[in-house]
Amino acid sequence: MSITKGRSVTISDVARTAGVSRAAVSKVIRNAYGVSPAMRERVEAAIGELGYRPSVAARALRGSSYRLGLEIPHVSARFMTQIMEGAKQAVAGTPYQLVLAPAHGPEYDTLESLADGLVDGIIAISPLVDPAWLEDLGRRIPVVMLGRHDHPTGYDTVVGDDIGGTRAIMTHLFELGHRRIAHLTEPEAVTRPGCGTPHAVRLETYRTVMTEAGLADLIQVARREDVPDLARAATAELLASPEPPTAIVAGHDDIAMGVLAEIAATGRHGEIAVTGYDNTDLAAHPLIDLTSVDQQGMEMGAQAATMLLERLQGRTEPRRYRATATLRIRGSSVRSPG
Amino acid sequence: MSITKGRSVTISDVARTAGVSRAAVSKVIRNAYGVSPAMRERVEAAIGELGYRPSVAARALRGSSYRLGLEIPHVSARFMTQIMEGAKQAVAGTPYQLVLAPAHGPEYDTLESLADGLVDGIIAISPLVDPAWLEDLGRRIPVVMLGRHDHPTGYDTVVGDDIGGTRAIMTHLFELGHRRIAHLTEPEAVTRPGCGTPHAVRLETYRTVMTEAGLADLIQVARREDVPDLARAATAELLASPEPPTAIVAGHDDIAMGVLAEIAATGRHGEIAVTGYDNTDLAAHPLIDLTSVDQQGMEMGAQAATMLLERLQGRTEPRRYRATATLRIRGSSVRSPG
DNA sequence: ATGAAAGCGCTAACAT
DNA sequence: ATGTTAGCGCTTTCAT
Repeated sequence: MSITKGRSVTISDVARTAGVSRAAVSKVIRNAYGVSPAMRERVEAAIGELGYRPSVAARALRGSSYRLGLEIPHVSARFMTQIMEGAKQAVAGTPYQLVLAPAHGPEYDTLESLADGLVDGIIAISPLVDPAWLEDLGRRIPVVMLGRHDHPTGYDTVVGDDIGGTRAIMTHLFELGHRRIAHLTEPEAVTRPGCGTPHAVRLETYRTVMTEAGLADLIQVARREDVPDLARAATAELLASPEPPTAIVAGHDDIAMGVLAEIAATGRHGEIAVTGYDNTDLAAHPLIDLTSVDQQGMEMGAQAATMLLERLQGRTEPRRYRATATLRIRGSSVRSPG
Repeated sequence: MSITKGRSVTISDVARTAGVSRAAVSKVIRNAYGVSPAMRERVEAAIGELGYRPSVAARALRGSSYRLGLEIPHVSARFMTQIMEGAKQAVAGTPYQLVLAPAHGPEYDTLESLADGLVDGIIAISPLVDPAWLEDLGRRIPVVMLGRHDHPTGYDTVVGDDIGGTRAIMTHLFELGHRRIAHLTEPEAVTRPGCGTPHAVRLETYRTVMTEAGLADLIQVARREDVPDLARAATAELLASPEPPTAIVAGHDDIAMGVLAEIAATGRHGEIAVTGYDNTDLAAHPLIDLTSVDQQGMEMGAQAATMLLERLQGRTEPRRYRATATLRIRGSSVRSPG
């Protein structure tokens, strides 16, 4: 908290003040081997007196920046805030600082710009980037990817149980008597069959389960950009169809909010079952009361950060963490009228 | 998108491949003066061929990192997402990259760590840091502060119209017949009279308006940490008091959500007027339908970023931007039963 | 218009 | 245990 005046103070200033070499100062600030208590004390005194703070740029150029980067596709998505919060907690208490990089447009750019020496390691949520490209990135810098169902060799993954979670939802809806169940999810780009994104897996699972239940001809899928109004519009369309669904399974809670909005706006609140995914704090709100799948977003973020720290400590074999999915049943999943 | 193999490629590699000096390459990538079209072409070809990306660390050490830092106290606060979104938009299309730094504990650390050479400029939302300290920070690096009502000389400010917004709310509630109006806001630390934070100003305004209306003895203020459950608990206490309020003015929408939750959970939805602040996307949701003040969060974030870019371009005299506040009346502000 | 050379502040051998 | 030295990759005078 000391107030620095004028030009910034460097390691040389500290060394001069303490009457030691710059290398000595460097060792002290890094807690490196071979520093006598006496020297440590003098150096620390000088650091305090001068208000010295090491330059990240200089450190990064030579070794590490002590910064961890978390790339996030949508800063406003409720699920992202869980991830950020979890990662923040996990990094607290380590010598590392977490920095978030909101992606604007293609994630390649954001990831590259993180890899350009700003951070020592990267956590990313980029369902669409090419696995080969990621393997290459992982060769240059430690990487942990969230929400990828592939099995990479050069980076770690943290993933939810999208099959289990979706199955739990469907079973629950069947038990409530629903047959005409529609699925509203993200755009084609992130839900293309086999592309391995969480939403693609949820969609596949929905289809599989419907087919298993002999309801293949009732499968109804709508894909929309994740904007509240578009989810509402899609819901309106679904409900206007000749045989409208009695239940709508939303890809995640934010989409579900749009679904609920449209249903409420047309005065039909409570008439159509709605489910979300991610169990964001909104879901538990009495006025929303949304049935959702808890996939432990905070825990996922925390695990990702922890795994990244492990890699920074030297681990090289890939690890994978799969979060559990637990259905939280609430009022939005009403019984089928039929 | 080219795939780099092995060791990272440096400016020297580019220079060698293009058959020019490193200085020449540097000039090309910075669009600096004195490069012949021919040379530019050869250099750019080499850059493309090699997939060269300048090291941020090296650039930062010598000049600028082309990174802008946005410090955020609470990543999950809905208002923050507006700010982030706005800043992101404003920075897009410039040569700068936005990085977010979530504060963990005292904001001084986060701000320092940003100033340690990671970024060329800082946008911060830190109501509590000492103005003198900020002035000093502003001397070392361009700074734009959000939500400070002071008039600094060494940095810019972006602030809302907290007086106008709060007055609008109060007037509205008076018109609905309310007299017993309580205010639920953030903890003492950020609402201490005269400390100049947005919430302190809103609180002061609330008190002033109540007093002006001759209702000084009905003033009722509750302060709570911004956690959903605590807002609920505070609401429960307010409603359990001998003369419970007929309206609750929440410091911002997230708090209002807690208030609404408690009221709904006790089956009294629609019986007590509730207002928020920030007009977050939730407020417009039919199931929430929360009267709130729109203070253009996105615009504030965008303005902050723009002002920071101006400073980077050389402006030194301080600027201030004050956003307008517009009351959005919705269903939650019910008429007083009295 | 182009290149040579001197650092920016730090870390990591390698001496001593 | 401590100090010396040589860069990390880039930008920036200053020559040419």
